[in-house]
Amino acid sequence: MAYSGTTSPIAVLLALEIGRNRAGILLAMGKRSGLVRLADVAELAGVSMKTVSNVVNNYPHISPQVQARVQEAIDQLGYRPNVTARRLVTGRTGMVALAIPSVDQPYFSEIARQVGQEARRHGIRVLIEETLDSIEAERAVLKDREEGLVDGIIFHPIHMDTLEIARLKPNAPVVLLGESAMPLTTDHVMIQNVDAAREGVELLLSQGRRRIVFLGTVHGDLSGATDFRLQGYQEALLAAGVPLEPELVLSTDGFAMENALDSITAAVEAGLEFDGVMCRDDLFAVGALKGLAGSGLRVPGDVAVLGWDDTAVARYSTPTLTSIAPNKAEIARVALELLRERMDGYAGVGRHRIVEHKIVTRESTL
Amino acid sequence: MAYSGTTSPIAVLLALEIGRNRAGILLAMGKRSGLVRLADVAELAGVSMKTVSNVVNNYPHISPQVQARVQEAIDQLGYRPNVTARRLVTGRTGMVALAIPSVDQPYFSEIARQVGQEARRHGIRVLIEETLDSIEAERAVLKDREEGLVDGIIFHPIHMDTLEIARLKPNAPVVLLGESAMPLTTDHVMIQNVDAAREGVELLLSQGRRRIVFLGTVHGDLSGATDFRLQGYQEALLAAGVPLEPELVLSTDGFAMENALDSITAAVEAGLEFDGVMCRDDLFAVGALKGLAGSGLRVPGDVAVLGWDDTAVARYSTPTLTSIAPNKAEIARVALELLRERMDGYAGVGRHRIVEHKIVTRESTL
DNA sequence: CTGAAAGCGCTAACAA
DNA sequence: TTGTTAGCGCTTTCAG
Repeated sequence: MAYSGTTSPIAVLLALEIGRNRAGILLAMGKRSGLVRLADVAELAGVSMKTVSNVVNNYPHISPQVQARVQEAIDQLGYRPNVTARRLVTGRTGMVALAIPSVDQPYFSEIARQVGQEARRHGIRVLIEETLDSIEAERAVLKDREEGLVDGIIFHPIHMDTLEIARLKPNAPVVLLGESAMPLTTDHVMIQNVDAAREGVELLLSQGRRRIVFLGTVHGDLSGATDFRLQGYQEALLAAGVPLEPELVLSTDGFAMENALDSITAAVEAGLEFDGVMCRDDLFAVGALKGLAGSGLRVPGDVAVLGWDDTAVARYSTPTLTSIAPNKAEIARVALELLRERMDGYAGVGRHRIVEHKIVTRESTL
Repeated sequence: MAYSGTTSPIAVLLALEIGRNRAGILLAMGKRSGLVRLADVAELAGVSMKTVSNVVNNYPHISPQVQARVQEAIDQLGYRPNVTARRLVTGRTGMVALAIPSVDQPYFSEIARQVGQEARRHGIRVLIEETLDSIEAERAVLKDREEGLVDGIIFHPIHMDTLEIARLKPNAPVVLLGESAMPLTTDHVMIQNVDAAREGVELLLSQGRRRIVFLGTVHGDLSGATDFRLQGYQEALLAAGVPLEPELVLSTDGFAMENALDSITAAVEAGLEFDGVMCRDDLFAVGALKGLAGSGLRVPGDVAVLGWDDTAVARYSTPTLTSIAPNKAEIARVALELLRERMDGYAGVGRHRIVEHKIVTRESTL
């Protein structure tokens, strides 16, 4: 029987046996079973830990033979690098937190999807943290965070304001989303809300609509988002010479679709006349659609309805919704870009980035 | 100036100064700034690391004085425990992975929300992993996982089948969700799909409907979910003495709402007559609603439509959708319960748990 | 290009 | 009740 090279038949048999029974060799090596370590691989391959580490991390300058021998040992033992140990020594977790009110609100679930996709591209994992309408949960995002959980935080606050966020000194880089808070010291990504609202109202005005409802301000909501949108609404009307009428600005008792439904229904019943509705988000727009249908008003025949966020529900609703569409993929991309720069050591002042938006026209404003 | 106890005025001044300037003391202690360690706290408090660790972890049997002194040092230095180091030594991460197709599909985002809520109750964090319609991504959930990333996995597969999952030997406990795969060796949580489908069809039958469409089988989808539901559909019809008609079982080209819309529209145009539609999920039901409206059929007047999953879109649609409602909170609770038992060492055979469901009646079947 | 040794920050035995 | 010591598994100097 002929064979070549340095591998003896006995070594081959041994290797086969090893391949067949990992637990066996580990036990034979005197290790507790169930965990293969770098040292185990090194021992089996007959090299140092450093060399195995080099192979695992694809370092250059490794001789092909050694590389192959180490890889074989890795495969035979079923070795998986332990991320925890690696993190402890490198000080990096490879994870970022995405703090949003809730994963099951359409806008946020779509943002989460985009951030996840963009992060994957950079080999980063995303830990979603839900703040669930609680200001305490929002504070916990920046304060008292355990050390070493994530390398950075993308945070869409709802309740915390600019000043409070500016005061806190989180121990990880932060990028802010949304319009609730925008301290000068922190990176921030948003769309031009004033412009977007103005353009939306201009669309309705261009269709000859003159009595346009803003739906709406939420009772108890102090965030900046509504202010910006209301300002754009106002600018568009004034520019068109349409007098502002405070009673056209409706308010609701909450952020749910049903709150918008109740609000618009009450307005119609109170005798308010209007031919357009600009909504703070798609859910409110769906509520408006339902309220109007319930009141016997046709959309877009009698009243045009404009949504905001261009979430999937804009396609699901009947009629489908025209909606202000922030470029969510771009929001995710820019946010992660800023965050990665911070994680890489950038320590300058806050960058405030504006991401483009457009209006997606569907049935509700035809 | 009078003072009592062992604290000298100088020490007080020092403490004030320390409180004012963390970086200062750390630098004075010869540490690189920016990271406060357990040892730093121990040094400042004049106790051992063990004692500080005890305080941090709320161990019993600590004298109040020591406890207070340590806490003071912790506050002054702004100490945060390093989770990575803790994980390395305890071997536990306190995290579980939730592997789902996508966070922005209504059913899964709602499941994610429930799992997150339940996990929080146990001090566990959830790492969401999106498999995005890729069987490779699904395999990666169980295979080649880095060691020590999570303590357990809740996995809702779509493409992997029972056998493939049974063959894989993941290095962390797993609980399976959904109907695609259910190996005997793995814990599993689902609702009684056959029963639910039967009850849904029975509801339609009870309204005098006799020609009930099943919408639908998805081209290329080999998962068990459709089979179960189709079986329940069949059972209900046979029990009512309604002959099965294969042409009433529609198929679609994909899982999106638009696919269902196209399918039902084509069926109507082809002259198919029916008075009820049982859908594989709420999105398909929304598609059916739109297709029927587009074809001039009224819901529920001409045709009743039944959704599945009872997601938020069932409330948003027009008309609102009657839907099969799995108890999602209970699914999350049971899944985490099984997983926690596994993480605590349980190593028996797979437990298969059935969670209750009901039918939530809304406008589409009135 | 590869090896040996130090140590990341913490907890867990074991002592005292 | 508190202190001491020895690692957890890995990467990273620094030698060779």
